[in-house]
Amino acid sequence: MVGAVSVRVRIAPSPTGPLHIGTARTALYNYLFAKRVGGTFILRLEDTDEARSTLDFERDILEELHWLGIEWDEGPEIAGQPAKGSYGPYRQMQRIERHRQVAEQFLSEDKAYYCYCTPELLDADRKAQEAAHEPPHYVGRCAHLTPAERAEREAQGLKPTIRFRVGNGVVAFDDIIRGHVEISTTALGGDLIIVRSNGTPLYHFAVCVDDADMAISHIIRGEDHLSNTPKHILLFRAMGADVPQFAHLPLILNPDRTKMSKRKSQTAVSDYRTQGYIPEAFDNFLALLGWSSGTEEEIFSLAQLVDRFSLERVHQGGAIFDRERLEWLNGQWIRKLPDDELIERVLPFLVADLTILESNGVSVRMPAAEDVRALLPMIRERLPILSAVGPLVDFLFVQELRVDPELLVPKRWDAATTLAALTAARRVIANVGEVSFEADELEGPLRQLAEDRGWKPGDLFMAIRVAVTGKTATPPLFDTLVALGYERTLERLDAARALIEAVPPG
RNA sequence: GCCCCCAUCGUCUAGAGGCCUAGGACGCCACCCUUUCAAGGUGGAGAUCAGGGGUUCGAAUCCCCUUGGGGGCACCA
Repeated sequence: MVGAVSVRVRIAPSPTGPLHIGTARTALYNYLFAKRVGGTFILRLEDTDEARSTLDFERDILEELHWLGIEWDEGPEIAGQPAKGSYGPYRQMQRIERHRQVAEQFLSEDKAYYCYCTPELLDADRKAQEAAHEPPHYVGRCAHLTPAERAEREAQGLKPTIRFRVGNGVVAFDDIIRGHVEISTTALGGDLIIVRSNGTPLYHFAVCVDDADMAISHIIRGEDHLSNTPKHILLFRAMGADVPQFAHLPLILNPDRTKMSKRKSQTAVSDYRTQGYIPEAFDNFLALLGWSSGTEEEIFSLAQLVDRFSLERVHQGGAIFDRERLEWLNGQWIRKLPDDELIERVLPFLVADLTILESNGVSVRMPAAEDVRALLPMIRERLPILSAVGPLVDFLFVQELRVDPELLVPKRWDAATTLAALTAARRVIANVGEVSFEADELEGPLRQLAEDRGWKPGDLFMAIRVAVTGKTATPPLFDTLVALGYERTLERLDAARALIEAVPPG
């Protein structure tokens, strides 16, 4: 690859909200790129927005990145764990002195100047420009103040911002994904504020200082920053720093093709986790949103992605977040999980489901890992998401099953037939006995019963199914009966018969 | 308004001038398997490659224009 220059990339989330899908995808691509070429992946926390940053959001971001398997080589101290890496600090709040220092230097080199324009004045400028159909820009009122003029404004008590001179000309760069891009400085909105009147740095400035200090070699980020890139390049140049390579990723879109937003889509990674999506599938899905291997394979583990990823194969067009596809991938990955893994991951979802039933007054037995292990063959193919486990098998853990009498009678049958069938089935099952109570032992006699009586096996089985589960869609019946156990199967059959008898035949 | 980016089935995409009467996957439909639900298998519908001009013997692929979509233009990040 490059050889002399080591690859250093970063993800710089700001803890003003939970980890966003878009940030996760950007993090993943940075991670994959770094790991692919043996580079360094850095986490930097942009926590300068004190009003909106919270520790909870920070924790969410860190936890979800970890959940996705995206581990950083360098990053800040966290919960007692020391910082990693020698380019720190990795929290922007702790870098403010450095930002101020660079701003001072810009001032001394006349690359920046103090601006005393008030927000009200700037607002009026913008309004006037809008009325004149001009693009909004800073008019340069304070660009060349004399010392006397400055002193006068200081005397009025005006607190200045610091503005960076963008100059005239065209800024060009070669984006790894977009190719050659040229933007005129006139499109930048005039000299930009890099330090607020309260002394804190602004985003565009802080990022560039930090990226330069951390020797970031490649900036891989969302396309929404493409238009801002010239500002950053100018800032890098002004610092005398190497300008990194840029790679602008296509946006992840809402179904209406606008930039994915909380308003129109579910954007928090943690929400997907709590709904039972698994990280293997999520990484796979995220990777495929904007990148493809060029082969017809599409199931990739994180390690396989590291192996195949390249920025050159990232697309240019935005991609709609397609939940159906994510769900399909999730099912694929759930089917691939080793038994112990699946048990460990699915158990909490089952417990959560039963806890809800319990809080609604249903008496339940809480399952243990071994309970789930026995159910694995019957649920594995039926879980698009982990949270689907409850509806699938919760009836096994409730003490008193409530059955809807309407469901009890198969479509082609009447109540009398159903009652007769359940009575006969009970007898057949009782005859099989507790010792031989296994799927293979049950199927033959019950099929025989259907044949003897001229019933379709499906109808008989459906009547039994509803009687013992309360549902019309369940895992295979005989496995279900075995999971339920001899005693409870008979009890539920009896309860169902009683229920039919209590309801007027119709 | 100005600047920038983008444009192949509903969706994610393959495609880097002839292999394309455009391939795969999700979703959808049908059939098979089948006790229900899944999973799996087979098949099908679905894109005149946004439109129009070029370049070329030949264009989804290169160029231009148009249209459409998106993003950016803050003392937000």
